[in-house]
Amino acid sequence: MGMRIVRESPYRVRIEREGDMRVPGVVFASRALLPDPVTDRSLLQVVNVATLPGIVVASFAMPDVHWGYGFPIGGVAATDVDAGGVVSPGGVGFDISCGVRLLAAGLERAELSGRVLQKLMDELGRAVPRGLGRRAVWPLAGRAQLERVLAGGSRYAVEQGYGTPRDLERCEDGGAVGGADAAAVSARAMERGLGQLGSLGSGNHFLEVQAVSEVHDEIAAKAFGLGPGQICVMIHSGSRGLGHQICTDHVRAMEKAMRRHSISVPDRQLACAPAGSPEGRAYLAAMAAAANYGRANRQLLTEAARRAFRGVCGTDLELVYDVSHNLAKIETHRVDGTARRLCVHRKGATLALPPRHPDLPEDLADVGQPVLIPGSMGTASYVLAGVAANPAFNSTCHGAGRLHSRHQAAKAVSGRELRDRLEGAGIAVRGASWRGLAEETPEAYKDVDAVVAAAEGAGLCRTVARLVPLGVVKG
DNA sequence: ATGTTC
Repeated sequence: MGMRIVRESPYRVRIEREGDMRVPGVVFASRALLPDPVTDRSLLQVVNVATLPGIVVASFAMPDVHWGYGFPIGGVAATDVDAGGVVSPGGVGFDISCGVRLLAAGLERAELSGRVLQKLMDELGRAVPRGLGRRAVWPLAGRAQLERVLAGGSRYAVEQGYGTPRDLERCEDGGAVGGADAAAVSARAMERGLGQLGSLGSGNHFLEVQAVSEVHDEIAAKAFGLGPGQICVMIHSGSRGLGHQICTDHVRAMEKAMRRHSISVPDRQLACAPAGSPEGRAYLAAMAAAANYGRANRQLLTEAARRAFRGVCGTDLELVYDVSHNLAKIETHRVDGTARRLCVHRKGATLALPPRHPDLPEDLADVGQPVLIPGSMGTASYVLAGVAANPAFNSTCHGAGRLHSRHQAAKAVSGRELRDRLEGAGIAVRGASWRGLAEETPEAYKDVDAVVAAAEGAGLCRTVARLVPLGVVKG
């Protein structure tokens, strides 16, 4: 595979356009973080995405890029909707609207004794349904109520008493994506969604109690409601079986429709359809529904965490922000000096709105959007902020990025061993399965500090605060 | 990520 890679700056390389590529590839990575094009398939995936109909500017990869289904995880691709640009379910991923929310407690690290932390973790462990299966904080009454969740997201959850109107001001899209249509969601996806609302899931999903260890930008941190030593809760979860089923259903439908649209792709996992075609619109409507399910899910998990904090510590949790890192959005951007309507796919890439962006709440206009970066288990997490002149359609990294497969990880360490190591380091662990724990060993991930430094160095965002884990409830 | 294989 002879791709030509040119380093343009310490945190940016270009993959030269050749063959069927419509645009070049651009990878934001230091030398150390750049995947090996020979042993790692993720740069080949960046090249494959560059062939998609309607793609503009470049096929981008964030510093935490790794191999995924069709598109790389850590990929950003924008297509011109009014020029036949496509939408691809593989460009969003199976866990539609997977994302992160951060809550700030009215409590400092010094005020949380080891004994109280253990009690809090026990309570959170009880209150947070997790792992594979069908348990939920909110068992829905039936299909009609699920349809209201799919249309209203966190907004509907708050209307039903799960949270406060203030929460919605700190949610991307005000807590609900427009254009959701339950008619585009299969009966099977609906069935899977009925019993899982308010559950963490498995894999890299978690709920952590964290403390702010470093403040890099005092003004932005203050605007976000964060200070040194502050106790926080970070929730990383998505749209569970419902989002997964929607992805499966629409990949299948697009595979069938591609020939009719005269589209051919180098990898069948890149199945896609013009964003304006019936198949493209159906996917976008179902994707929006799954996005709203994912947001409502994190809203429900928030309420579970709030109950635990009130019960054990007598303190409340204020929402800092909720942002997705697996989503496609129709956005307007200037391309070659002209405003274009683009379908921006972010898969393992986080929206990072700059200061003054109209979608920001008023009180964050001066500092930009909070960007929440979950680290691997036992390592730091970050709060970043969006910056002006982002070169990748207002996107940045989404996490540490996997380095080794789940299988490799589980071979390297046992779950019990890992739990003991984390507990020994003062991190309380409430897991779901030993195998799941082992698969998430931090050795299987890139260095989140290096990923964030690269993202900042590449001009994708700026660092606001670093957080360290005190306790983890693991899916 | 995922009722971890339609």
